[in-house]
Amino acid sequence: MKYFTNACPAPGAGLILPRVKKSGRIIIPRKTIYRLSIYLRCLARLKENGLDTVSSEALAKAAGVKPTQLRKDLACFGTFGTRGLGYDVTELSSRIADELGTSRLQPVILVGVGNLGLALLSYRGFEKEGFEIIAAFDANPRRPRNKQIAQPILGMDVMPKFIAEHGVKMAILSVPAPSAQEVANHLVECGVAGILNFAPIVLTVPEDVMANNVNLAIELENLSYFIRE
Amino acid sequence: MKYFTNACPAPGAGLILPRVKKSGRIIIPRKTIYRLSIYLRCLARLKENGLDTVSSEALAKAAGVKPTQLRKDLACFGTFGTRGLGYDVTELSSRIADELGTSRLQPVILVGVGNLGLALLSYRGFEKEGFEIIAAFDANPRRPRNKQIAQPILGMDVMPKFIAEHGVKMAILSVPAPSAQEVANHLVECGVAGILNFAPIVLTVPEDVMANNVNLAIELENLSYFIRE
DNA sequence: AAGCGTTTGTGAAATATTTCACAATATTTC
DNA sequence: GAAATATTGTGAAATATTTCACAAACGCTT
Ligand SMILES: NC(=O)c1ccc[n+]([C@@H]2O[C@H](COP(=O)([O-])OP(=O)(O)OC[C@H]3O[C@@H](n4cnc5c(N)ncnc54)[C@H](O)[C@@H]3O)[C@@H](O)[C@H]2O)c1
Ligand SMILES: NC(=O)c1ccc[n+]([C@@H]2O[C@H](COP(=O)([O-])OP(=O)(O)OC[C@H]3O[C@@H](n4cnc5c(N)ncnc54)[C@H](O)[C@@H]3O)[C@@H](O)[C@H]2O)c1
Repeated sequence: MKYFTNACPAPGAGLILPRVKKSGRIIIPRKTIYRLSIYLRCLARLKENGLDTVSSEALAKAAGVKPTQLRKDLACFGTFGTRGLGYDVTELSSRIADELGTSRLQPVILVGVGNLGLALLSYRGFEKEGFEIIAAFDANPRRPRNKQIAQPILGMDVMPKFIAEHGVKMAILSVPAPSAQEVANHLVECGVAGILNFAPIVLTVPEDVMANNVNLAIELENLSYFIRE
Repeated sequence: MKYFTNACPAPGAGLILPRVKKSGRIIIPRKTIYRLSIYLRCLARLKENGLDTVSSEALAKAAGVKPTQLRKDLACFGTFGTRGLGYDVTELSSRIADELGTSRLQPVILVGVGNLGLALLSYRGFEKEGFEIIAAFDANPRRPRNKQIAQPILGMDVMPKFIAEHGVKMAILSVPAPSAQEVANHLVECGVAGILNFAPIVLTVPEDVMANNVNLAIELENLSYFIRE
């Protein structure tokens, strides 16, 4: 059977508003940003396997895109390949990480320590991707039994101070849908600029704040369309 | 402060391969499919508020898109508005649900009952979106203490029989990354045609199978790009 | 039942993204 | 060190998506 990569490498993000950042630099399309994240993960795997250099063809294949697309994506923010040879794996990784802003560990907080929030809190996979959930907040903060959670679980009252003191710019929002907009507003007031939202509603945030929604029901629904003959 | 909807309504899906389904019908772009899911949720909210009809302008605003885009999206699979009046909320909902294949409750299984899998299993929000997780499977099946889980948690050996008997077509995959591809292959052999994958790898599946990836690290990374000035 | 105000549906234009094609430039081989 | 080989970077073409602009169609009012 012929196998090929028939998947959306970055799933949740089904619908992308055409908002891009212009900051002196060239504008990078939103879809390119997502692909850069994928390239970064492929490069990490290559590095683990001891590869020093990689061609656009090989990397593109690993990422499930065409080589020209990869090169166009990279062209958005520089030229760092060697013709005839390819790209230096380490250098390309670090340039992409710089561009994405993940070259240093980012502090993240989580709000809403319920079923989902607890699973995310205890997940040890974010650190090696450049993120660390440094604290969690809940309207009703309780330490769960039978769980080793490294982070403090705090009340909402201390959140503003904590965000200010730790320079937190990103938050994961896993509160029930009816509270989500209210909590999001609060986060924004405290200075959070990026929110990863799991509540099944469309958040409204100011222009200079970015909210990404992960809506699992929509992902399932999307699948259900494509599986019908 | 001027607030507006600065969010990706369907998050995880950052990168969308241009694969579309042609089945006699008109081809519907993948992005349109995602938006249809959003429209469906907005319509549900309108119905709760007692609205009978809605104009493309009002619905588009709720969904965070332009009215012309909404109308173009709907035009992909029919014409059911009334000029001068708008759309019948109930009728439009049911036509979209038909198109997406969620007009009947879909049985879904979950594989990998760990931290994340358990949170998903105990989540009661999927039913009203048209999905029901009817069983879970794990290489090491254990009933969790302190948790009411309605679904059976079964061993991998009984999975093929279960899938065949219940006509399962969709699966949620929440096993560790190193096992994900192997389990996915197994699911495909059993007849599963749609996989929602949480493991941070790009799955390779046959052409007639769809895999959507939810990669939270990529979502965070995406945010981290946009929050830098 | 005719006129008015609305709102849809859609071809055409505008915009964005992807792919192509190839010159430019490096490495490797002999 | 020159020729052969490989691979990048990029303008231009192709494709896809979004937006515009407006005719057509409906409900409502009188
Ligand atoms: N659990 C899942 O698998 C799952 C799947 C998809 C979507 N979601 C969504 O994720 C969100 C969380 O789901 P969950 O199952 O963890 O819910 P949950 O009810 O288990 O947990 C919600 C937590 O948020 C806290 N909370 C409520 N209001 C708050 C407020 N105003 N400020 C701070 N904290 C508050 C509660 O105390 C609770 O601990 C929901 O919006 C849900 O729809 C969950
Ligand atoms: N927990 C999170 O918050 C989180 C966040 C992002 C991504 N993820 C990803 O989701 C996946 C699950 O995460 P988790 O934290 O729940 O992991 P986990 O280790 O808690 O659970 C994994 C479960 O899968 C089972 N399993 C392992 N191999 C299997 C196999 N071959 N067949 C069947 N079952 C098998 C294990 O018995 C275990 O119960 C991982 O790929 C992880 O990277 C998790």
